[in-house]
Amino acid sequence: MNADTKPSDLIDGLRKGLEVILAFDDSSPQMTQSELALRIDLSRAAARRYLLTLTSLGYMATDGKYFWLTPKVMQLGRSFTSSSRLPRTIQPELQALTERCGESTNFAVLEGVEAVYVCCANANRLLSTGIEPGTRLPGYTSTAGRLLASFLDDQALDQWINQSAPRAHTQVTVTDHATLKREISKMRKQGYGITESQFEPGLRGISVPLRDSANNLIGAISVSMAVSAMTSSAAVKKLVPMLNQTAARLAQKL
Amino acid sequence: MNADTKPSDLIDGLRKGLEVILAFDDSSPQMTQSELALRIDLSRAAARRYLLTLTSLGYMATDGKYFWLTPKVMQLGRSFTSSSRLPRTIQPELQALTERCGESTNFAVLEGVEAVYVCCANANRLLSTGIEPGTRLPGYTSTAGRLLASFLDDQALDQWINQSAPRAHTQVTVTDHATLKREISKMRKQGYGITESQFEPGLRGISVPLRDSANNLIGAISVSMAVSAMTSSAAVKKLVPMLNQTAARLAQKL
DNA sequence: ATATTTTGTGCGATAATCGCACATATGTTC
DNA sequence: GAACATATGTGCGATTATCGCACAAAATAT
Repeated sequence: MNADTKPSDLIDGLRKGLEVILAFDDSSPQMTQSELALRIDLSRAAARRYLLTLTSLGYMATDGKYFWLTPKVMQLGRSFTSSSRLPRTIQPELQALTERCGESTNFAVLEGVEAVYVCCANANRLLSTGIEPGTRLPGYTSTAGRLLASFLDDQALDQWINQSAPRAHTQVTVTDHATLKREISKMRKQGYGITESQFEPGLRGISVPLRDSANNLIGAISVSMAVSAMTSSAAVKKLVPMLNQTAARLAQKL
Repeated sequence: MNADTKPSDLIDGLRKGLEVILAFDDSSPQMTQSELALRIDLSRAAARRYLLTLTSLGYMATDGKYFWLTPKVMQLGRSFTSSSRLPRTIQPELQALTERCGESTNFAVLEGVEAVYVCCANANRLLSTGIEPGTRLPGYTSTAGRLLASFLDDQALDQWINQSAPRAHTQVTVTDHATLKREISKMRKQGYGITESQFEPGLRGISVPLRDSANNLIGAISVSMAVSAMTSSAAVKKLVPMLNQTAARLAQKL
């Protein structure tokens, strides 16, 4: 929560309501009012009111006891995609790239210490990246996140790494601050990033920066693939030029 | 708004806050607090509070005057996709189908008189469907919407058509109630639906029902394509079996 | 430099939202 | 089927969240 805003300028009913929506996930696809109250620390009466409000507005449905989200909540996420030129411009280019290279591609931005995936074009592969629009990953475990962090100045990068509090997600996740910093700095020098098995075993990410026509850094576009698909040097040789070509085409449109 | 719920059970701050998010779109990608107040009938002070709240929570950003949505709002839509087995099960099958048939595919459900697209696997085509997860179209202009409406009983279908208040989107949109009912009823009989240029000129949709293993109607899966790609009879011949095959595979998983 | 428009903010008022307690309904156990 | 436990519905009074206003300050337009 941004500490700058005065509490009297904040609408707590909205904050709680959004927290209710976010409380539903694959471990709790449906909840009773009592379960929700326990999960997000609301009174049962308050939980009931938020659930009834969301149901009344069409964002949830109920059988009288359990509540679950409806597809209408996707409308909220779509407010972002329909209000922003970026996803609408980038998505077709990523789909074309996915078709040319045969691997899943995506576009991510950095939000604090998290990499947020805004666009995805998934290839039909057995190994699924699990990345879809809206996905957020710890930036230090994401090639895109690291590449984008590489553009921070030295002090800001140190702070970013500290704030990330790196911990292992796989047996080879880099958690040592100095090693992480070195690997991130190397990405900036070479103009692209590559990581393997940092968030999920067997998954490789290759990223290049995406800039607009004024040369402002917009985010990163990436390929996500199985490490078994080809060696990392073959992957770099094949995919970095293709990513750069897509980035150049997009730079003219943005 | 559902009329069943008592006003005292509703949280108006949440309703207004969600309305604020939905106010941003491609015609208003960013707004000042005064513009928002005019757009959704809030006082300027209230508009300011909602914008500051959403900014504080990370869903919006500001340059001090204008406000715009951030990718974080996609998180809200993701609560639906991560809390529901349906999209996670259906999406990979649609991607495989898109790759096999070379056209965009999608999964839609009916919400009232609207068709809501929950999953999409878009092919790399010049003619883009513009359909993405969360898209809502008037059901009567959508092949999926019509096919799903065809399972309503006779009286409910009449009511559905009346509530839809059909109006022309293209030069050939069916708006006559009797004609629409006849075309919808035909879809049920033949077990699939096909329409052309009902919402957008030059776009053909072919849909089949999707059922779960208990034979409950879940929604419809569809191909969307350019009418110029092939004749409608060739499209039916090629695509209906492929859609039915995917529906059958999914029926075993759902 | 001036006029106009927009925004920031403190304030008192109102009503939205709160949590509680009790009645009712539902589910579980014997 | 009865007893018990758990969950839900609801009315209520209390609290405070949210309201809109008015004025000052800042930004923008001329």
